Amino acid sequence: MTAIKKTSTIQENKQYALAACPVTYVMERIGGYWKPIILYHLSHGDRRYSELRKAIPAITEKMLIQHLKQLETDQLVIREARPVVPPFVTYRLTDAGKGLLPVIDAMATWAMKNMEGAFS
Amino acid sequence: MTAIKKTSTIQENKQYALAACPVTYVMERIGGYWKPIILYHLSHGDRRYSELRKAIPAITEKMLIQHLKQLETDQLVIREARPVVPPFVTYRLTDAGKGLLPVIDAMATWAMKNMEGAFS
DNA sequence: CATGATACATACTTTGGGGTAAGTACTTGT
DNA sequence: ACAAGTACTTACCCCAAAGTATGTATCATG
Repeated sequence: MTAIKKTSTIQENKQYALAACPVTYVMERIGGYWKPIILYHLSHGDRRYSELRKAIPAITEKMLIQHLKQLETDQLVIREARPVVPPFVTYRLTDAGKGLLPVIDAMATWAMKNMEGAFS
Repeated sequence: MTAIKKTSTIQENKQYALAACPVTYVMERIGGYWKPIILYHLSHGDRRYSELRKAIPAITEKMLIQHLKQLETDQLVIREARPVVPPFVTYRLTDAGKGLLPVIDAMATWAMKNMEGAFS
């Protein structure tokens, strides 16, 4: 069959989408199953790691930290660790993170309307 | 420790997220790399299949139809096929589909601000 | 001295979304 | 007769995201 692939189209597409589409830009940051949920829980104020775990029982610890780290490097949350004996770490939204809440609200509003059949 | 797994956590999580989180509900419909882009192109009016293909050169035909079909079954677009000799098929947004445009706008607005460093 | 709590880390496996490549049906143009 | 255009369909493959399971450091408490 002799492969003809020149370069990775996947990466090309990613670049294309990122450059051309702000929606993709947002998706890259809050896409995935857990990020919006985490953001939602942080919207009410700062939370400890263990509080988040209890608030979102279905998430695994690996996913929780992984996403928290990504949100941190994306400048959407701030991690604050106090150097105490049993670790005490809190997470809270940055201004950019808070700026996403209207987006989430808009989505929630549409979802409610749609689920109620407002459009059908 | 003797495993404790009861049933497929993946499906449970999906159910949990869908029930508890309207954002996930939205993501299920407009998530993925291409759906928002397709929606964007349809926001300006109805488009033929081949017009969409030309407007989004990076997408493959398989992805384009696959997503169009999904959008159709999700009641976000309407497919109209005229029974003519060279096929003539147009797609356009439903009211629910149009209802998503504010969401996309909110995302775009945030993305612009964030990319310009308005939050840093 | 071993258990529990806290906040992680990490090796391994699975799954499904997305990509590649090729084929179909029907008709017009040359 | 055969290529070209339209709107798909299908078989196959790959990789990254998500999940499973287990380990780590520190100290308090029974």
